[in-house]
Amino acid sequence: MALKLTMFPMEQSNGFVMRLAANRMKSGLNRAFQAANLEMTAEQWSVLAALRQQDGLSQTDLAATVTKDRQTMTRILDLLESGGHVQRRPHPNDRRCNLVFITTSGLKMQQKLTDVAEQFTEHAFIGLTQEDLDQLMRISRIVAQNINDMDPEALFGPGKAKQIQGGGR
Amino acid sequence: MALKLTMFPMEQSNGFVMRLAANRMKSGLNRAFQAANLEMTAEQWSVLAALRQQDGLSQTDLAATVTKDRQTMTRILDLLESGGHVQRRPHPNDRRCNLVFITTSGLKMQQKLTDVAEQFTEHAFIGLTQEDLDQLMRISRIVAQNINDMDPEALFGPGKAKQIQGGGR
DNA sequence: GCGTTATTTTTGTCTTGACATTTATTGTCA
DNA sequence: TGACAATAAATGTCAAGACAAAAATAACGC
Repeated sequence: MALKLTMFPMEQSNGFVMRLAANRMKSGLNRAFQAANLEMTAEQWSVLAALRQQDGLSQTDLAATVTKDRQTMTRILDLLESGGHVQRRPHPNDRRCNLVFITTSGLKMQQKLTDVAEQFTEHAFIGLTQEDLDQLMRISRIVAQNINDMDPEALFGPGKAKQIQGGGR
Repeated sequence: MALKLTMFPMEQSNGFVMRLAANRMKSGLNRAFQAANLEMTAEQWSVLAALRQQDGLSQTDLAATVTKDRQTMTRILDLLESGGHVQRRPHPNDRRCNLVFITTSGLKMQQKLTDVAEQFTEHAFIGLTQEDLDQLMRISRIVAQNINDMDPEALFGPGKAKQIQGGGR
């Protein structure tokens, strides 16, 4: 029943290995973009990809689709906009909002990035079966969901050192 | 044979899901440390954990164990040292090197952090079987290795737009 | 309508990661 | 030995993620 959670040696712990793989995916992709002379980061690409799917989103909605916070989105959009890949337009009814639109140049860029990303991913997954990938997705989603559902204060907060169940009395 | 690499919708792509899980592991752990009143980040913890395993490493060796670059290690050590958790001492034979030692306070902190991290990880993996975890480790390691072995310039470099095989002629 | 609360975006700070450059020291080899 | 390359650490810059706090606008309750 209980999982064997290897914390040491640290380099073999679950979190460490997950971080390493995800980190390499990101930096490897960035290097691939660079090598292809596409001056864009993986994060910026994800925003362009989101806009390709649905254009004219608010910054908040955009942030939600790519699971970044709104402050980060503001800055990524600053870069994309100054590069001419994206355009912010005021919301017709709500002057607090911007609607974000991808430009022609942004669309072209998005296509090139996606081509490189596809090639990169193929190479990243050499030696894996389709089932491996399915498992990886399933497991990753469960982990992400579990952590999302957590209440750190309740679990690790002051005075809650050990007791997980039976908080009262 | 060929893997089905879902690139769209972007939120369901492999890289996106891996990033989300790893990201939540990191930020969730940071929040857990905060909630437990331990003013330390997951990265700093990994360095303390590495030192718990082997004390007196050079900064370069330490960086290699936790797979960070040396510049990042310099800065993490600055923080750990100013917090009194770690101490840099000159290498006896090589004046370029520092050897890094964990202090008593660092050891205590490390233990507390590890306790919280264990509890956190338990919760993060609710609903997973031991085999799921093993698969996750195996698959993540393959991905990390694949990307490490990649040569971005050769694969995506200028003029290599499409051809993966048969570059020569 | 008016005051309070919420929401949207922006800006600031800090930590981390990637990359380039600098400085000090060591190693190599002619 | 003495020039030149290699290595260790530190420093600087930028992107990004997390967090706090500001300003503008909208929504709500009375």
